[in-house]
Amino acid sequence: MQLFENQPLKIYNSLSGKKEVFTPLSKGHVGMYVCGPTVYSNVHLGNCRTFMSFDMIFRYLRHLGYKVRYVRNITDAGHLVDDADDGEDKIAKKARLEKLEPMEVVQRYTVDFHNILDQFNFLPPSIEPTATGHIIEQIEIVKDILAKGYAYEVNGSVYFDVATFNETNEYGKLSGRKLEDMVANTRALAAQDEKKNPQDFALWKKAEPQHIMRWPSPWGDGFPGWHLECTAMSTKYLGETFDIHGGGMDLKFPHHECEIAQAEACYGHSPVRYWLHANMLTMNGKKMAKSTGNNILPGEIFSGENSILSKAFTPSVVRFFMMQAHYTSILDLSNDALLASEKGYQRLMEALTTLPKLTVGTKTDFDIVAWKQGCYDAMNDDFNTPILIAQLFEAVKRINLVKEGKETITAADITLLKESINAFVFEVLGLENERASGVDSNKLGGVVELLIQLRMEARANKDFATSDKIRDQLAALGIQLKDGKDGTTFTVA
RNA sequence: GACAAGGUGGCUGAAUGGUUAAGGUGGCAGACUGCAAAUCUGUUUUUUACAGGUUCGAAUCCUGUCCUUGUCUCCA
Repeated sequence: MQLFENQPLKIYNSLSGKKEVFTPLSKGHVGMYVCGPTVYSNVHLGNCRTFMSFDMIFRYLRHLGYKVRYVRNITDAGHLVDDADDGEDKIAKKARLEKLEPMEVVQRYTVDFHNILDQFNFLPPSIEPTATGHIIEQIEIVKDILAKGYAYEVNGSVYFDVATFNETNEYGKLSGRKLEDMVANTRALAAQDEKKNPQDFALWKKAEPQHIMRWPSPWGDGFPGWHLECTAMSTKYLGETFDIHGGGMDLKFPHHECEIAQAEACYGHSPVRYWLHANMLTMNGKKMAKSTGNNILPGEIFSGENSILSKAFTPSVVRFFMMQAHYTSILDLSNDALLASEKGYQRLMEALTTLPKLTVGTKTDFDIVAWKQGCYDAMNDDFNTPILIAQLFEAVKRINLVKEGKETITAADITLLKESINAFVFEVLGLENERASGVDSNKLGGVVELLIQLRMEARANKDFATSDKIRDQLAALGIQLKDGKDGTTFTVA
């Protein structure tokens, strides 16, 4: 019996605007697709938040016992810069600026992307397909849509005919838009002459002679439109209908709307059963943008080399910070917020270290089974990680009360509590105990222990000048001594 | 301008009709300490942007105003 059989999960579906009971298409299996990054620059911190939300969701589904096929693509071609640029590929443009081959750019930033996600302790997706690796599949879809009358070819490019599609289907149902409104509000762009209507979007674009990334097709040399790859790859690996499609809120329109249109045109039915959208990350109350300088890279947070934060923060602290907000809420990053999260994270980890060392009692003053279910209830309610963390701190408080001798806990309950906390902290939230990789075994540890010994002797002799000198000089080196009832410990900053 | 999501304490952030509005952090007090720091415990602050309305009862529903973020053109 798997956990999911008695832990009913509810998910907020962006398509219906309601929380719905999650029932996968095929029992015990979940297909999940998440729109991955366009690898033309360093991965954006806001980007990381979205992927982290789905990493957590992936983790929890697995924890519940589902076999999950998680597909997250790499967009390495296909995004147009804008129409005025005659459809120059975003990747190709960057390549020209840096005098690099397009695939060299792709390689560089794919490596950066994986490197950052690895530091954040992401689980790798089951499949990480690339757009350029699925050109044939994309061409097949274009042919199919053309054959079904929902697209038209103009001068080597193929466009999706939104107006025709809207006669039989509902274009805009995901983002709450109506085609008539869009028609009324669309600005007329010069280069859109080819299209029948401004709302039509490209399925295939003709490549101009100078365009580097190009592939042969029935309509001449060109490259795929940017909504197409997700339809091609999700269908190929998850089927014409699959359970979960995720992405950032900003992709709702037009990207996900177009995905729905493409799939409905092609297969005659809606492709996705549960649409999930993660919300944005702001910084100091404003949107993050390179142009305004209100921007920070993940690596700059880890190294502390930035002009926005007062110190460096570890990936786990940033992860904990993000997990303290619900994935559908806008989250604001600031120095104060990170400092607060760091403190809380450390307190949680401290309690985890304390737990196995607790004195065993004959009874437990707290209902661990009910507490554990409280953790599941939080997660089952649309992955409510802030409530889960609040619940974890309830356990922290109990652990500390036992430590202080104010409450007791049995050996069996220590084991149960430890297993439960570890499952939620490490397996589901994906945090890492950075303190665990201590310095005890290395030479520095031995040296500090010696100094602690000398300081203890000095204090016993009431030679506080010497004891304070040891304490303060070590502090200046970033080694903090902590005097407790049972002796002195230390941490290295 | 249109559409979407929001506006909760010093900061961060849960709770969508029902007893004292969760948790983290900060402040304050106590314990510990030679003194600090660290740690632990207790405690404190908001009446939920603003103005109306519905209801026995609203942060939660409705109307209007102001503001923020997103989308409408590449973007998580």
